[in-house]
Amino acid sequence: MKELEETVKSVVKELFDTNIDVSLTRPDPQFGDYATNVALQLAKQLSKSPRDVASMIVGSIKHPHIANLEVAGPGFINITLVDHLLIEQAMCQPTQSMAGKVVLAEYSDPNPFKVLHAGHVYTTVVGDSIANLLASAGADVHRVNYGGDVGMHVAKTMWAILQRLGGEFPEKLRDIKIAERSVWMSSAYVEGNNIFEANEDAKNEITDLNKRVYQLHADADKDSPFARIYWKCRQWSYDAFDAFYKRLGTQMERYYPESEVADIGLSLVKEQVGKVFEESEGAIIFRGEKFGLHTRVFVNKKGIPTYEAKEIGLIVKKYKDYNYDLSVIVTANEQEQYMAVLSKAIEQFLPDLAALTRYVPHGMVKLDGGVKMSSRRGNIIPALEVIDATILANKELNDKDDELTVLGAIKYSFLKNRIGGDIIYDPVESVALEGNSGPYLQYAHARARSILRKADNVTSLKNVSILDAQERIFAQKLSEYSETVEKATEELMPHHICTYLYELAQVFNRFYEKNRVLGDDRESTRLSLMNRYTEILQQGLGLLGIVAPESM
RNA sequence: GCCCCGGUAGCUCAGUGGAUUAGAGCAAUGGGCUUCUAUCCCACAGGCCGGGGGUUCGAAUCCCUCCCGGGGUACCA
Repeated sequence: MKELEETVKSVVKELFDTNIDVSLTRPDPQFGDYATNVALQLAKQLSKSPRDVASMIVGSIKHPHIANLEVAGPGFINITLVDHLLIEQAMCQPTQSMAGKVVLAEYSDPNPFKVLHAGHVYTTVVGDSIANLLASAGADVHRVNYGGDVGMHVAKTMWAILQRLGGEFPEKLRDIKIAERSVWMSSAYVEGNNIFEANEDAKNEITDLNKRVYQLHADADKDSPFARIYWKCRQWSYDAFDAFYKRLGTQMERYYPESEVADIGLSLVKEQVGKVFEESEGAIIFRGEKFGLHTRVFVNKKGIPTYEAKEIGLIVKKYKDYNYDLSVIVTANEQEQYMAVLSKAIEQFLPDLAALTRYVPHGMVKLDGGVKMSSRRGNIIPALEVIDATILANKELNDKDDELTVLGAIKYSFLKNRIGGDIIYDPVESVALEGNSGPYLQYAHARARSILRKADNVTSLKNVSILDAQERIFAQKLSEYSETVEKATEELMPHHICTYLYELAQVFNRFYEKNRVLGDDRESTRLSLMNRYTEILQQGLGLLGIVAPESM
């Protein structure tokens, strides 16, 4: 409420000849719609008691939108708006702060030739919601994905695949059924990874295969039997990713394979040797210590770009492709400091690009026992098992098997916590219709929609001007929607939406417990409020990537 | 060692632009349904906000320090 803040500020200026930034906060609803603590801040410098200062301010504020002002507690000023302004706020849409901006959202980042695991579900849900938030603020959002289609994990998988095919016989891939491809490949990775640890000969063969894969890219080889196997299997991975994203309700616009950006990064780093980077022990490194960070290798002593150099290639290529105003990169927080070094390095020679990038580091997904999932070992939780476990829980607890509830449950569980820390996922809790869960909100929406469907005529809130006490509490909560979305967007923190929607549903359920809607004297007003309520639920859940059903 | 992230109710977590009595869900206890879909609501209970110091009229929130957990710390990503 900028206007009210300015009003208070000018009153303070007039009374005390002091400039102070006034910020209005949302107090406990019983106290009013807004509150400010300026009187407490000013009391000391004015040598007056805070309550006296507050009283003076209150006595001097005259504003057509304020219904009531009072001094409370040690000297807070509580402000209550006139009803029609509160209603106006309840109808307010979030500001289009990103209108006209091009935003690139990179998230999920699974590696071809490896299995999707629980962490990918999490990072996808998080990234997708952040992308939704930015899009809702008016940005032109592009969702992209980066993954390693070269490297040792590929060589390991290829080794096992060649064993299974009995040699370099690409036509034998036809024997693998479409539905089995994904499992077939991920088990090949596990097989290759295991033998790499156990068998010296196989290890050498895999190392050779790794070079062949790089060579295949260098030669743009699409025709040799080995290449045909590689490209076919790589495509199978991307097909599996597409299917996974489709199931989760998102869509990647473009995959950036590591092989496409490695050379770009390599040459950029080499150009900056002696300026940004330096040679040390045969490698090309960036000394982060002078920036309070640590040293990292960008090109190793064999001349191969590490992830750091490739990431530079990726950033440059992404910018070339999209000319973005903002690039958001969602990654695991174990990469946070490495990203900080990378960012600092880029800042040295591409300062504009560095300034346009925002990193969102997130924690790991843990199930009971808190086992870290690493697809490098065998002890991973595949993504599909997370979904299957939730489907099972939904069946056992609710005796239902609809995918919308399951996805709502998973997404909400993942998103309701602040991004950054590890999260502990409990499938049973996630599908519970009681408590702070996705299905609770989906049901809240369905229930309200059911009532609205029974009504003859639902009019817009803008026709409402007077609220009774109970309706006012409901409207007050509705009025917090736009500022909540704005905050979530600014911070790239979807959990604010979760917290708000849950509180909103609780406020409505309390209202509904004590008040009739249909058939009441105030039916028209209450239906209008409910209509806005379902709109907010539907939009808010949409920002989380969750579908709000008409019935359940 | 140094750096980053975290430590809030038995459990899972909000709150960390300073502010009125620290909140929610789950679990536990006691109530309320021939419903506008009770998958809900109400009540009660549960906290030296990791410890200690400091700044302030006021600190879970800011500063210092210590403890605990996780991660990073040169050729993996």
